[in-house]
Amino acid sequence: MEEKYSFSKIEQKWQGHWIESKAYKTEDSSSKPKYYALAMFPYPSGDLHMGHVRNYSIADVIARYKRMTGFNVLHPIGWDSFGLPAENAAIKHQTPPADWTWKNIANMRRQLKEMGISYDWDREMATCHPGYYKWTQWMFIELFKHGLAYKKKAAVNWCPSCSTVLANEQVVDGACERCDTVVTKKILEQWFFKITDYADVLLQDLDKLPGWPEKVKAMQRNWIGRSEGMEVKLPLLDRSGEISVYTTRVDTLFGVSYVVLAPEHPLVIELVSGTEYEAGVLAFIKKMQGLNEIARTSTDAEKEGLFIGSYCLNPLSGEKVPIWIANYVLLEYGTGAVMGVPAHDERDFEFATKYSLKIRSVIVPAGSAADMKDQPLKGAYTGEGIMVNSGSFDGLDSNEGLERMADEAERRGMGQRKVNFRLRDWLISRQRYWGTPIPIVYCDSCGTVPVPEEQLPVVLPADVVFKAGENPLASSASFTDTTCPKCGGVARRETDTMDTFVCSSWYFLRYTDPRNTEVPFTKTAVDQWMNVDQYVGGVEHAILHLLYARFFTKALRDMGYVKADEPFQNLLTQGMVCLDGSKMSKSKGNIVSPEVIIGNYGADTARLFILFAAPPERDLEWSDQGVEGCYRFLNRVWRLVAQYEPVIKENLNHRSSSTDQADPWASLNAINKEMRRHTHLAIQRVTIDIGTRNNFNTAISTIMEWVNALYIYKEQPAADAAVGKEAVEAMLLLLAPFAPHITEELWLEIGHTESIHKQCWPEVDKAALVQDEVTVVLQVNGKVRDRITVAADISKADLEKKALEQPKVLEFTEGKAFVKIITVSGKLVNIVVKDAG
RNA sequence: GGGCGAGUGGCGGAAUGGCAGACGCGUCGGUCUCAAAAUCCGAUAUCUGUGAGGAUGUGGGGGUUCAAGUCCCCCCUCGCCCACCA
Repeated sequence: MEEKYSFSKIEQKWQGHWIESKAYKTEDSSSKPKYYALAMFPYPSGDLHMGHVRNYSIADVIARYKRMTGFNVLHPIGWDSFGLPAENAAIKHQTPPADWTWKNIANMRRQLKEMGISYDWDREMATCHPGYYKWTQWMFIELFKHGLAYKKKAAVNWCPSCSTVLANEQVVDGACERCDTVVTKKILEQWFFKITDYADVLLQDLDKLPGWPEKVKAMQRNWIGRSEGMEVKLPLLDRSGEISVYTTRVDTLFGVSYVVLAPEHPLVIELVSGTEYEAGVLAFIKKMQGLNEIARTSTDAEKEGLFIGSYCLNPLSGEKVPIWIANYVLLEYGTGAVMGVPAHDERDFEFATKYSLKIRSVIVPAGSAADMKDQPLKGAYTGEGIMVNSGSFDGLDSNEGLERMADEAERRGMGQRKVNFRLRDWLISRQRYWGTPIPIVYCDSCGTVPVPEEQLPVVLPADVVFKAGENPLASSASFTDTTCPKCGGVARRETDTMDTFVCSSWYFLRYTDPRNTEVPFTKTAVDQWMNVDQYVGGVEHAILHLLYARFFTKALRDMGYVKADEPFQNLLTQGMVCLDGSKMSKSKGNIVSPEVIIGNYGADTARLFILFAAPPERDLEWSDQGVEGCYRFLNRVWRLVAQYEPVIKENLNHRSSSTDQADPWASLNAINKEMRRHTHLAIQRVTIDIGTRNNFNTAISTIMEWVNALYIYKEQPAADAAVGKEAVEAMLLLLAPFAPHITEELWLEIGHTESIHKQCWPEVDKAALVQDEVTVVLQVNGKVRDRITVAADISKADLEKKALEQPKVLEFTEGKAFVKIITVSGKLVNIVVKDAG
């Protein structure tokens, strides 16, 4: 065995061998229980970054651990390979997006292989491959057939820089999440997925996911934004018709002093046309439309509004209510109209104060002075309380008043209870080339016709022209001109492609049956493997991808294609990899290249460091010196095993084969017993850290401590060969998921013939954990004053007696009055005293 | 404004309510060497003391408990998410 740890030679050797022998191929049929370990698949940007290294190292440790503990593991990889960067590269370098993408995939595949991740490479797939996107198109048509995909004209988010529309989820602070350009509104006819049909169940079923971080669930709840309230109808004065408003506080109905419509509300034009208000209102609307999303919706924006000359009636009080329009009311939410209750809503208060509108209290805090109801307010009171100025409802608790008013309004046909969601339907059309073509044909006589399954995939044409600001597919006549699948007449294809998030909403299902050309996946395969037992990825996908994937799974379940109703049983959201306190990023220039680290120290060191430096959910600060520390540790492991090699080879069959002996370890002396105890404690800790806590950092530190102990142990004259062999072998097995190459090499060097990764995870020998003597801490009034070593089975009384005899204890108890004594067996004695007198 | 996290040595971080700071980094000292690197060994929270020791200490303040980094209440700071959603 070589004295030096030649990581490069070892890693190349084993990576080649694992690939050739298909060492990590998933067994199709197995008597073992299944385990599906999945890391979020990467976008093929060209190079692996440290975030990838962290993501895939975490998932790989879990996959390898599960294999060793007897599971049939599915651990696949693929490429989320449609998307804008490929198209931008096409415009810039005049290379087809496909060429750029496949080149990047090849490079990143090589880099992944250099990390020694245990993927089943036979299941590799890419969303830009026709064999994959055929089924994305099939999904679209299934959703279309079930009324979950539809086209509508709507004001949509438009990114002028990307020349495409965006989903609400892709607009962050009014700007495009990809390029930060301020988004504008455009009225366009676009395809949507009806995710709102699933709003309630997507919300409720979050409770079925105890294995998800609370944070992510809270973000999804927040995003779905369920709100219980009521639509109230206010009849128009002196003309037919009514205004419907949405409110969560009907109990404040008597406090209404005006009604506000969104400027774009259709009723506005109707009410002002031909009146003296028309010109002013139209000018106001024009001004609002000229503002971008940020200026319109920011909380800091000054409230602005205009009386439009009409009135409506408060249905309960009968009062005359002026109708306004204002910038702070959103057309898309609720009914696009709200009732203004300045006394009990901060926005309304601000607005009413600015325009000198009436402010009337209708709720006062319980227990407040009786004349409170007529006092001028300094600000809105938004809490609950006692109802006042509210006719027959006066004196009621506002919660009860709310229910009674809602009942009465419903009884008298003035409104009805309503649940609203913040979640909007998912806009999936993109005016871009490098995506899955929407499989729809437009025919003058048959209208909108889905492409029949046997004609899928609708393949992306190669003869397109890439020009900034234009939809490339529209430039390809060979693509757009087609015949109607229904009547055979002249027809044109839809030229938009799908949002790439559609591709990633079902890829985890395809992995279960990735080469099937007849169906997206068989029911047998998908039901055998789903759900994903452990999903690993960045928290930036908490809303978009994870919500869409849940929606797809539920829709497919309802259509009968899958049994699972949630895709991801357990979710681990890893933290960012930072350098100098901020996330590594190309634009900031604070990047450490995985390839350089692997070149200098090897993949095992890179994996070990990234798992050791922080717990997985937390952000990780990169440290070159920390990497060296891990490299030193692996060298230490190498030398330790090298020194043990002859001993282990000599004793390969010693002890473990002597099954005739009742307890082969019975005659060990104290030092050897202690080493065995350390070994089995380490096995216990590492097993819990990987298996139930996902605390890889503490698992590694446990192994480090243990290696330190082994170094000391091996110098002991009384060291036992079998104890050393047991420890070294177990240590290699426990380290194997983290550092697969070095452990494989050492395992075979010490005389084994089968891969370490095919071995069983070591088991804890409970008997080895038992101690003859224990150290007990002695406290006086909770402060540690001494420690004593006693027999492990000492009685409570004997222990307390002994504790009270210790000189250090006496020093602190002398002359004090004894209060009580607390004993935690095997651990601690606390003597409580107080000053005498 | 609402929601969710987090705050522990010089640094990354450990601690089922029971010895705070494991493990790693860094630093200092030693071993080895002609020398350096590597290796190996030791020290390393703060104050105080020559020393054994003593006191203090997990963002701040209160509380529960024999015992609190950990549980409860209030506050401060930072991070993330949502936000004129009626």
